[in-house]
This record gives sequence, C-alpha cells and structure tokens, in this order.
Amino acid sequence: MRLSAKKQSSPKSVQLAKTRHSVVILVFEQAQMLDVAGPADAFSLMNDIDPLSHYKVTCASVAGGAMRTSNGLTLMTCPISQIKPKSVDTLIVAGAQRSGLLKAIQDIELKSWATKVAKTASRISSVCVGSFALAHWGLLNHRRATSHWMATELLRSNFPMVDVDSSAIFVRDEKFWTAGGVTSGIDMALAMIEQDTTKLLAGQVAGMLVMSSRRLGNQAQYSTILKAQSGRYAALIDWMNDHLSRPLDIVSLAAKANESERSFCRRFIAEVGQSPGQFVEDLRVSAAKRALQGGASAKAAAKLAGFSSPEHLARVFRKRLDMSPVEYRSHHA
DNA sequence: ACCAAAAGCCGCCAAC
DNA sequence: AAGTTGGCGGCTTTTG
Repeated sequence: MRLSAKKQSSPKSVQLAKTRHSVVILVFEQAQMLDVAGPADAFSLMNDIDPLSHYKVTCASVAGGAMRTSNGLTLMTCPISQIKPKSVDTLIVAGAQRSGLLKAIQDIELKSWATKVAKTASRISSVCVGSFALAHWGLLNHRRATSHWMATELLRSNFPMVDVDSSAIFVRDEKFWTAGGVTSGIDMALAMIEQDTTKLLAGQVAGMLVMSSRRLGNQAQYSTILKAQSGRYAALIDWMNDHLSRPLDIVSLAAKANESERSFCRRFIAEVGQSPGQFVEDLRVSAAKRALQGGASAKAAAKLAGFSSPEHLARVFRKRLDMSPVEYRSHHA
C-alpha cells in the first residue's frame, strides 16, 4: 500500500512521513494534450483516493513557460534547468507533432538532461511518438518498445537497435515504458500506479476516469479497432465491447444500427475491413485472453467474453491460437 | 467424432 | 446513367 518512491520527502516532513513520487511530463512544441492530461489526471486522482499516495506531477519543457499544444490550448511548463535530474522518479515524454518533436530532440541541453534523468529515475517512459525522443537519445537500444500504431514501422526502420512491438498498447522493459497512441498513456499510467500501490487502487482510479475497460499492456492493439473507432460504427463498437455477453448477431446489430442486415454487413466490411462476425469474435477472444491472464477459469472467461459455453471458447481458441484456454492461461498468467 | 440445425456471408438482381 | 439499397437463394462455417 505504499509508494515505492526512492526519494526522501521534503525536509519538513517530520510528522507526516508521506513518500513523495515526482512525475515529470516532458512536453515539446505542439504536444499532444491528451498524452499529458491523461497520465496527469490518473496520478493526481490517485492522490485523492489514497491518502498514502503523494504523486507530484510537473510539466517540463526546455525553455519553460507557456507551451502551445496541438489542440490550441496552452500548457504552463517548468524549464528543465530548474528540475534536478536526480529529483525525478518517473519521466514521461509526451508525443507531439512532427515539427515540434524533431526540433526538440536535436537540443543538446535536453539530451544531456534526459540522459542524466535516465540514470537515476526509477521509470523512463513515453506516450505515442514520444518514444522517438527516447530512441533518438539511445535510451531504448536493445529494449522492447512501442509507439503510436501508425508510427511503429517508422520507429523500426529509423532505430534498428530498438525491438519494436507493434501489437501492444504499452510495453514495459524493466524501467523503460513506452505507450502506444494517445489514450494508451492512461492505461500505462494505471499500470504504473498498480506497480506502486495495488491492483485494487489502480482499478479505483480507472473507475474514477470512467474507463469502460482497462486495457492491459499485452493486449493486441488492433489497428482495425482503432480505425473503426473514428468511423460510422464507433458508437456501435463501443456498445459491443461493453455488452460482449449479449448475443451480438447480425440481426440485432443491424437493428441497432438501423440498417437492413444486408446493408449493415456490406457497410461494416467496407468500414472496418472485417465481417461483423469476425470482428465480434476478435473482441470476444481479446476479452477471454484478458480474463484468463487475470487468472479466471475457462468457464468464467467464456461467460465474461460472451461465448455461449466453455466448449465454444475452447473451439475458438483451438482454431485461432491452436491451444486450449487453460494452456493459454498457464502460458500467459 | 459426428450430424443436423442455425447463422454468417456473398452474388445476383430488381427497385429505387 | 451510375450508384445504392435490400430481399432472396444458396453455399460455407459455426454451434450445440
């Protein structure tokens, strides 16, 4: 129940022996606001929920001052010159648009600061294309890492020394964490909170953030799902994901979408690139994997993921993964 | 391992 | 004229 922060708390902490954990979010010109705001909210909510937690979240940039983000809002930042590298426990490098990112990673002063931080901090992480900064500074060499799903190929080709995992929401390799696109930064922050405290508390934060389902790092980051989430069936897919245990057949889905079955099928394939049936099965397999990883029984996993029976689940697992649910669990628990 | 019933999916085509 | 829609039949896969 206690933070694993390495630093001593402030000099005044005579009566209250709270452990402080300093989270520094590094932002560049044209930073992606959600990369910053998501983790920041997660950590600060944690402080509200657990009186023993004491995360101190700071936004930093090379020059400090107001920083314009990609959505037009501005962010107040602290110059890195005022942040002692040794005082940082967790560093998070936020993603930014190409121009801002390219400019920032050339900065000598920033590189030397970040390198120092990497030596002493307990966690070095990035969200979205922030991983390019870490990679550029050589911090991800011989490490597993990920990035926004649209950028993983680029990361792989630009940095052959980095072991890029394009199928992950976020990746953890010892103290180096990299999250995929934008909102996966929240999933990563929750995993960090879980590491510092407990699963239960991290789950409570997820609840406060009203996340429909918390995604584990090793869950596949289906680009079809991500693509689909901006399209015509975004709301429907969200609904499907939250109601996996209902019968999600074509008849009911078409009705939900107010379309004829024939047109629904056709449009869905055009939009998502997969037939409705296959898509639903994908969702269910993912949910079952997650449940099994969490230690659920095959029966419980089947029920949770919307398979009509444990036999059904087993059959689909055999077809897709060529293993039984229990085998999967013992392999991935 | 098998089978029958059900569901999924697609080509075709007449009707917008 | 070209494009979209959705009902129908039937082949294939899934399910119990």
